[in-house]
Amino acid sequence: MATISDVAKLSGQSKTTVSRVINNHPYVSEEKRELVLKAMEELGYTPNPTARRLRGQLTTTIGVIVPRIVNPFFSYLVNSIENAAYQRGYQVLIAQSNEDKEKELAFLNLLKNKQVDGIIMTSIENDWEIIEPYTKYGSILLCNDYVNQEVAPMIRLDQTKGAYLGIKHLVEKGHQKIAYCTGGLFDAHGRGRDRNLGFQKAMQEANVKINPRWIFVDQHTIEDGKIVLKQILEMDDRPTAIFTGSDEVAAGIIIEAKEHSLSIPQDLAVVGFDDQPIAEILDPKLTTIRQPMDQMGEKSVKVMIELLENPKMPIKTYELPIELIVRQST
Amino acid sequence: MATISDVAKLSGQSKTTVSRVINNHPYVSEEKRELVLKAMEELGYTPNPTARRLRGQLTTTIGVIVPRIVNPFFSYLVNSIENAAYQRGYQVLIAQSNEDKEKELAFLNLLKNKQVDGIIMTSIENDWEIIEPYTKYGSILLCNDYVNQEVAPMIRLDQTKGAYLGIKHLVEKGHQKIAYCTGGLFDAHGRGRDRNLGFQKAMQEANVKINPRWIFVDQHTIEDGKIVLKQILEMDDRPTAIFTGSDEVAAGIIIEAKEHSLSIPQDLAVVGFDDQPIAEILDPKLTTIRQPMDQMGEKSVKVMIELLENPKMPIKTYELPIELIVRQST
DNA sequence: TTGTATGCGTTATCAT
DNA sequence: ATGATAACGCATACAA
Repeated sequence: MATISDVAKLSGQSKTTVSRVINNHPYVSEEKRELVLKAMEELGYTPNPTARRLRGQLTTTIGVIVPRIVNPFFSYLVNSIENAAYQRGYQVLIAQSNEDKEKELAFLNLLKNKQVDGIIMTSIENDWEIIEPYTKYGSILLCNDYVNQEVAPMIRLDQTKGAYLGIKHLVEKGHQKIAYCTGGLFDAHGRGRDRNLGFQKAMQEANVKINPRWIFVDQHTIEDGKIVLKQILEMDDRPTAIFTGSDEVAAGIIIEAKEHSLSIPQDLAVVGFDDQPIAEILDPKLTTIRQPMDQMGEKSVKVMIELLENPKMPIKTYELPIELIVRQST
Repeated sequence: MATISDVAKLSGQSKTTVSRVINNHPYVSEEKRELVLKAMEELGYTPNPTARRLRGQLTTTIGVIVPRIVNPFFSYLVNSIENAAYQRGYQVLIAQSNEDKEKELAFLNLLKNKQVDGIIMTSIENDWEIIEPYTKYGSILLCNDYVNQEVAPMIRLDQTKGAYLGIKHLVEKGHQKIAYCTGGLFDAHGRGRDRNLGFQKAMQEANVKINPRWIFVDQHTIEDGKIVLKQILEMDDRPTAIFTGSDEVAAGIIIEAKEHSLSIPQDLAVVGFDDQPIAEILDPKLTTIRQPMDQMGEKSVKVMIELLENPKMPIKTYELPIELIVRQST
């Protein structure tokens, strides 16, 4: 690899002048600039990012933490982040937390070591108090997941509204016996809290009572969905509709329903969440809440880069639209 | 961030001694080692990878190039690579080529700049002659995709056998009119070549003629699959079975078939490729060729790290098992 | 066994 | 407008 010294030697200039040309500094004559440019061309010179990094420059690398890349929601999110970053000359370092607090912290350390300029967290496993100290080493942006104070820039969706729209849709379809799945616990704190609120609000407005037996917590996968349906089948008093926390859980429910010759939506109406590709693959096609992954990724990168260029930018929260997509499962 | 100098100062030793302790060098007295260790602990010291990198050390970062991360085949592959790498203390830098030659090269440049120790290519867009020069800057390993000489370590599957198994299965089910989809072109070179061979071999063995009208090239997505089915419907002489290059194309075919009230497998038997999660979600469930993504990722990382530790290791090709999974679509 | 000095490639500081 | 030099944090050749 050619270095700046090689360019300096070949062009007959000093390293400083070469550096000035590279970084578009003023005070370099057109004549010498040409000389340097020509030498760079000739040697196929590219600045060594490692050396720049050591000098405290930006790394033009953004880290992204996802819980699991095989979850389509996150792979689509990463996709849009990677594309947006590449367009702006940034690279993307990816890590899966596997929902593991320790792994999350291990990755945040990259910030400390200036391996990445900033990190986009798409899920947050540790309490914010644990994560906060890392913000002094670089920018942290929350995308999708969030905390309840404005401590970091956030790109988020109105999850409360998402759940509200889904439940309201079921009520309008005439359902009164509505089950509810969440990826979190059904409590006032922690994951899924906002969706729970939307659920409660819609139920209240419709004057229908929440049946605690029809609340399923900690549901994530297709397999989980299948089990949920089996549990419902064993009930004397069954719900006529179910709102799920993800398209995958909904998929499990629909697949298992078919095994038991249950008709959807006649016997059970199903609403998903995310609008992943499987929503259109399922038969019947899935009514779901669309989360605009593309917009989220794009926006996250945009805000992250603004933040890197101007670290004392005021912390803001950006909310993106969320919408109900009605298909055949309701 | 604490530096090696801070540790040296606090422990009252020289930077060299500290460095020796960090790197587990011999010739450092137990007494001083303790001292250094204590200071490191106290300062929460971690070596700065950037500085190490600049010194020409390994970066403990592996790059992975995938064509598209949203393709489940690749997201599962990346998943296993990331997990295997993390276990061994390596980070994973991800890039999508989007099947773009230029973007692929841009990413290979990371090798030149010692941003990554090695790159795992899961698809190869440029000709090998273009890529080859980069091997002198770091290790390149081919996983999934491959070239036809032993120019780099390869982790691959016997694609010929995969296609052969699928076609043979259809023949055994009594089919004679078999259509064939490929992601590449149906020629002797380039992508999909090996699968084409397996297809031809199986057809020949069964003494059934290949109908060129039933060959669909450059098929990748669910949307492509839908179009394929529409094209088949317009034919006077329709195939009774179809072998596809991916579960996604198969999914498109099955979904579209349903729209036209075609029964699967009665009216059309369908074989996929990959054994992605949708294979089990589709109704009917998809008969497909299983590619062991987990094993591929794991093995790739293992070989890559061996290679980094011993760069003059002989170049070898590792072939992993591929198998037919029979479900309901045939 | 330990320490001093040097260099990796870059950019910032300070002269000129 | 240009250049010499120091510094970023680390590991190593060499000296002691």
